[in-house]
Amino acid sequence: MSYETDVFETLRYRLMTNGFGHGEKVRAEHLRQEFGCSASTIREVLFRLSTLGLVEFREQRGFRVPEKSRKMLHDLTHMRVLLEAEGTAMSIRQGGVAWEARLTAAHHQLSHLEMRLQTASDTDPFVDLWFNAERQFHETLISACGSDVLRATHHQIYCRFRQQLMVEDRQFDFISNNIRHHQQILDAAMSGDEALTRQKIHDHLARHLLTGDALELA
Amino acid sequence: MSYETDVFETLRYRLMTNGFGHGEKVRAEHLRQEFGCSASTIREVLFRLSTLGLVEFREQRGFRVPEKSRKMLHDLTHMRVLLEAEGTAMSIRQGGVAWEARLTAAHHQLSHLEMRLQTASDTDPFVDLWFNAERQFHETLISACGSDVLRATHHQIYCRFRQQLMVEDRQFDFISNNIRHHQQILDAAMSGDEALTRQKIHDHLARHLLTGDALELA
DNA sequence: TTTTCCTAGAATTTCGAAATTTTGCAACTT
DNA sequence: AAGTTGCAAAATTTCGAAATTCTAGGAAAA
Repeated sequence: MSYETDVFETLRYRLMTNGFGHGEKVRAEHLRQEFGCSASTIREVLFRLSTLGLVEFREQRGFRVPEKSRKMLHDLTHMRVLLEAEGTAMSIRQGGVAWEARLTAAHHQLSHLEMRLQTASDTDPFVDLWFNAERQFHETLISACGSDVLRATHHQIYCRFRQQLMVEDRQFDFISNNIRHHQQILDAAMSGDEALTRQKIHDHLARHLLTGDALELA
Repeated sequence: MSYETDVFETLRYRLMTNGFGHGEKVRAEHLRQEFGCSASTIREVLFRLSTLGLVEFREQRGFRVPEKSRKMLHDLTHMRVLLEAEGTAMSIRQGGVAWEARLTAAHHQLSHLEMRLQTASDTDPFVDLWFNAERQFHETLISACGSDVLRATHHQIYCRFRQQLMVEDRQFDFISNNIRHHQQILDAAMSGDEALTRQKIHDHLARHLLTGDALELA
């Protein structure tokens, strides 16, 4: 693994998990010092991240973290629903027992964490664990879809979705709803009911969607 | 527009339109000479293209054009159908008269070219024109969907789809079917029938999809 | 007071070359 | 003949600095 790949992964993770504020400028010069490498290396990495939409590039004005916007979160959510619903339906058709086992395992892990979160007084130590378990569950849903293109596209969208949420969603006041949602998705998937599974995936993410007037104005 | 952006666009276009062979190595050093710039500039551009999937990057082994594969074309086509069907349905709901006008115009232009292609003895002068008109038509379909994320994602997938086709699809022996398909998509869209439009978009692209055993083995 | 202009400092873009790694090819061994 | 080893050429990766462009803030003008 080259140093550049290292920097890329480090920055990608940081951009997805609160390491920068929305709209903040990402100064190549500062990062160069922090990582102790040359300007070109940082620049390459930032360009790659901009192709993924995790930072925005403007000619002669460097890179900055995208602003948070209700509309952007809506669009990303809509795309997640589209990709996850389709990918999961394909997994149901083609995944077989191996996929069902993986999905059950991923749900068990997530469910365990969510239970503990409900009773924990300090949620901080769980934040990273929960984010990873949630991602793992949703990736497992589509893991047997058979299309690398779909999986890679979903991954891109998911990163930007996470980035849009960042801070505010860390209070976990939504957790009891989430537990129910995840359970319903699992049940629907295991029963082999494609239409129901699609519906449950939509319901789970619906709180990030705009409706009616709010969407018109966005 | 910076020089780098120039190089990026030039190479992206070349990768989509036959400028390199499948699996061919893309030598940064050669491109550096051709474009008369430094190695870093080329490297940055190739990294950005790799994030889009138009070239593959392997540690210490440079960049190469992805191999052509029936399975990859299938996956990309499947994604196109998913995105275009959804985007067009959204356009039907939200696009209004302005969208219908744009779509009619795009279809007219494409249709005109396709007619001439049918009777032309030498199709070469039309190749670029037709590719652009076809892209324009499909982009117009989703142009009123209201989601930048969907449009950008579709654009990425479309570029890779084009790249997979490259050479062989330039004989235009499929053109009379295509004329019918495009007309049917237009008619369905203008009639406001979402389900029918989705179906026609699927049918149009179906010749690139694998079925049954071929898919299992891929 | 508000606006415009200017300048010093900071950030960016691009470059060319040094350091490292791979690759092609010939000589050598089995 | 087939496979291995070693060397030279070519390609890649990383660097540090020069050239260019932006930005903030004070001075001058309206």
